[in-house]
Amino acid sequence: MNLFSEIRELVIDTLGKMQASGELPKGLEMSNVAVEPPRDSAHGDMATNAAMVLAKAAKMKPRDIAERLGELLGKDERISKVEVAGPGFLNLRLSESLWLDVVRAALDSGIDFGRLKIGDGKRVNVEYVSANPTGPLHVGHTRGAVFGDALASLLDFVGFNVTREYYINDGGSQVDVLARSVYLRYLEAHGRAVAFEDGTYPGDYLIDVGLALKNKVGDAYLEQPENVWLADVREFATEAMMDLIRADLKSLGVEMDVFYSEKSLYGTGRIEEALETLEGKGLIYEGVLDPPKGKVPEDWEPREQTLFKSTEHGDDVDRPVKKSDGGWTYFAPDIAYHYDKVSRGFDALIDVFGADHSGYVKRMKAAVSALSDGSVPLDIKLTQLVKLYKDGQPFKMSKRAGTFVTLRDVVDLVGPDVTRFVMLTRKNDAALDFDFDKVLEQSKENPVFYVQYANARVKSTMRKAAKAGIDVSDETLGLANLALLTDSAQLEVMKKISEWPRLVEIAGRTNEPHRVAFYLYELSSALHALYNKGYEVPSLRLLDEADVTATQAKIALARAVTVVISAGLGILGVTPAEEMR
RNA sequence: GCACCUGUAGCUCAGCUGGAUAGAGCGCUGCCCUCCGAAGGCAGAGGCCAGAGGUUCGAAUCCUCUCAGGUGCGCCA
Repeated sequence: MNLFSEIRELVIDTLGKMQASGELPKGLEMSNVAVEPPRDSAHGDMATNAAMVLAKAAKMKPRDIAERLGELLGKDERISKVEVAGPGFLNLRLSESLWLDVVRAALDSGIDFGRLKIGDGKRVNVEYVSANPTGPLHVGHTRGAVFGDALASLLDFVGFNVTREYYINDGGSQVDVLARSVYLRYLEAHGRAVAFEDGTYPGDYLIDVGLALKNKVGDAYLEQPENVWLADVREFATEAMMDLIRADLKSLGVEMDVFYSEKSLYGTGRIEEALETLEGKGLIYEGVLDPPKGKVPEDWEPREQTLFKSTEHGDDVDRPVKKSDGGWTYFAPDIAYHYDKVSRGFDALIDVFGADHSGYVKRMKAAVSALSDGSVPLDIKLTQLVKLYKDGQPFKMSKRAGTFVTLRDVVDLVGPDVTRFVMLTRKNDAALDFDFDKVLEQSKENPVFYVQYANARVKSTMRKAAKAGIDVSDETLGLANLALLTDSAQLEVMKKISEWPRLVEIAGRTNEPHRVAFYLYELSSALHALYNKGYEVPSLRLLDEADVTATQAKIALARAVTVVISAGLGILGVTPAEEMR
């Protein structure tokens, strides 16, 4: 149940009645009418801007509308107090039983509390990671993986039918480079001395692959020209890299539904088909692009290429789909891939890219817009850089030396839960500092710890209560007499819990899972405050063996908090802690 | 040169897709353990929301311009 939308419905209904009785003109636009928590809780539990939004169109004074609206709202049993404030705000105080209902609802629905249906079962494809299959995933990929995965879970939670997808870039020249690199390791495995020149991958992770290749083909590829072994080694190496990447993802708890191969688009007419579709819309032509303004590359010279008229769909310049030698650019299979996603019947597409791909956002959106005639929205979320720190010092890494920090390094060091939570404590489009020491710190400065601590505190108390012979099973707590909870700190916790469905809705609409992480921190804070108040006010302590009824009511509230924490952490892909060590 | 992202307390960051006196953590000042996990909590000080215009009942939020930082910019994916 979402209290806010419930009350908003009441407001809209009431406004409708005022229209029916002639107190308000008909045909007013209601979509801007909002019911929100006021910033200052002294203003009440909820506030609506209805009077101010409607005043102009109704040609009435906002305060007059507010007065009358308030009068009618006050008749509803859910509203205990109404107050017109400021320019025409209507502040509402809710009956306390409503908060109790929310707690009960949380206890009843458990981890599904807050689950919504706004997605209406629509099919959404979330594509993320999609790293080149040329090596292990590094930290940058980690953020994309965590973000994409949490976003997918969030969308599932709000009622979409979600497909998690990885696009394997196995069609370009970088997999040839990979194959040659593996071939060198293969030679090495045969005891040959090799040199890794520029244009090959020197990383240690290929040593095993070279060995495995030796075990598979023996000396069959020794002293052989490239055309004999390249295709086979490429396939062998790509498969090995995808195994590596799948294992990396698994260590983070990420599991894809679909791995889609770029290579599978070649030689099957798929690319041609996609481009013909664009051509049929008159969006493909032969032409010469203008040189970039300002800094012109030294070797720039005009060339005729096959171009996609992406400017028709919001791009800044038209984009090449064929190189001057007639081969496809990377963009062509990308178009075909997105065409395929559209053809598979998805209602909406989401791509998660690293920030270094920001230049492709417009052209990709243009392509999808053109291919689907604007019927399938594509949202592209960019994840910014992760800067690593250790002991407060930047952590250097060098891809050239093959010493970059991998996803596995991070997960091995701090664990998947911490990695995931920390990566989600920042907006996706803001850069993130990741300090190996701070994220493991056990203090409130560390949000992961703080939230886990709140959960563990409650769980610990529940264990203690059970030991004392008090029934704290979910069945019993569901029947607890919540009306006993009247302290302000307890009410604060209830209000925070009641915000959860609304928060989920906002996060889901904006595709911003980080909001969940911040909310969980606030919820935990309310719980900690209540817990600590027990030091000064003994009656607020969760556990009182002399008063079982009160204990069950207090623990029911605390339990509701852990339910929401579990639901939230579930979206983020983090395991709630039962105890701290 | 152009495009995208960012600019909020001394520091690190939230800020509900336009609402009332702009929030949190760290740091600083003072409190709270005979008591459920103090690994916490309470209170206080600290702001020209980068700057200038505009839109309207109302702007950190939307629009325009300027400044600063990051990223990217035809035969690499």
